[in-house]
Amino acid sequence: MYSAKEAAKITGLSTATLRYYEKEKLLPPIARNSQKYRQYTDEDIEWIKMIQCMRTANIPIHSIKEYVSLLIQGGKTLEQRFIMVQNHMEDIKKQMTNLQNAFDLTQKKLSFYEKLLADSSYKNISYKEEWKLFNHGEN
Amino acid sequence: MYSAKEAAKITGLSTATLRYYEKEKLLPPIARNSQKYRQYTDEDIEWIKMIQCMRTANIPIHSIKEYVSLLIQGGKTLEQRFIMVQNHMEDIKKQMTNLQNAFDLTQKKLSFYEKLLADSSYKNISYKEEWKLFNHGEN
DNA sequence: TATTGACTTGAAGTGCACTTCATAGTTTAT
DNA sequence: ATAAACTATGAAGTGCACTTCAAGTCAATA
Repeated sequence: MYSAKEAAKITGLSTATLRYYEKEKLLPPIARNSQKYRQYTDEDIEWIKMIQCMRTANIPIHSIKEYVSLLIQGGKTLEQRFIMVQNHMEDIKKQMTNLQNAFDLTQKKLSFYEKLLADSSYKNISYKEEWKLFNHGEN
Repeated sequence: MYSAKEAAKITGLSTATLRYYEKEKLLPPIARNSQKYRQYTDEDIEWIKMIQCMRTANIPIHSIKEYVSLLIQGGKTLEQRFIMVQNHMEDIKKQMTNLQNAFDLTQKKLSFYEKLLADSSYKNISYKEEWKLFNHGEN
């Protein structure tokens, strides 16, 4: 059992975010002690980590909420959830492709800059010349 | 030379976003015709595509703005820009790792769901049982 | 006994990246 | 000549994901 502060420390989220997630029903209701303080279980912590993973995959709060709502309804929603997760997967793949493209361009830019930095004759190049060189040169 | 609408169509951004980017100085001032209408050149389009690429890598507007400001100042800012791009690269790599983790978990979830769907004895499983099975089972 | 500190709540506030709105000017088609 | 189609501007609005605030409860400590 973990206090709000401990759960926050373990997950790296703020206590406010944890409460927000609970209010938005991304988490099941968290157990309370006699003072009405939240007591996070290990399973809650695992659940939170799943939510975090979904968030780092940029799945919006409302989708996570929908998924969690189905999850809590148990086995009869398995098929619906399967389809949702398939869609999430498609989305993640798209993001990976986009990031890969950004990676490639950034790599290209880095080696371009290295080349220019190695040659002092470029140190006063105008941005328009540089831009042409970058776009039309065979880097 | 492309009109606002054409530039929007080519890039997939809205004309409003294009104006917003120009106002925020992510783009150099776009040339105008006699009617004060914007006339985007091929180089402008390329520039916009670079911005888009940075945005899909989740580089915030203010960082792009800073980078563009240095770019426009020409060759004397090469070193500063080199460092900026290196930092962007680090950030992109971090995002790729996170996405990869989300991908792996999603994959695991998909095969877990496939297994449950194939066995009708799971069709009334409670979410707590399912959750334990997912977290402790060797999938 | 009073204050400190961890927690509670609902409500309001924040920052980002656009998006929409209200108003107006210019050219082309009916 | 009037409407449709495109553009312009600044200002206000939107949606998302939190974050901060104000006010209060409770238990332990100085």
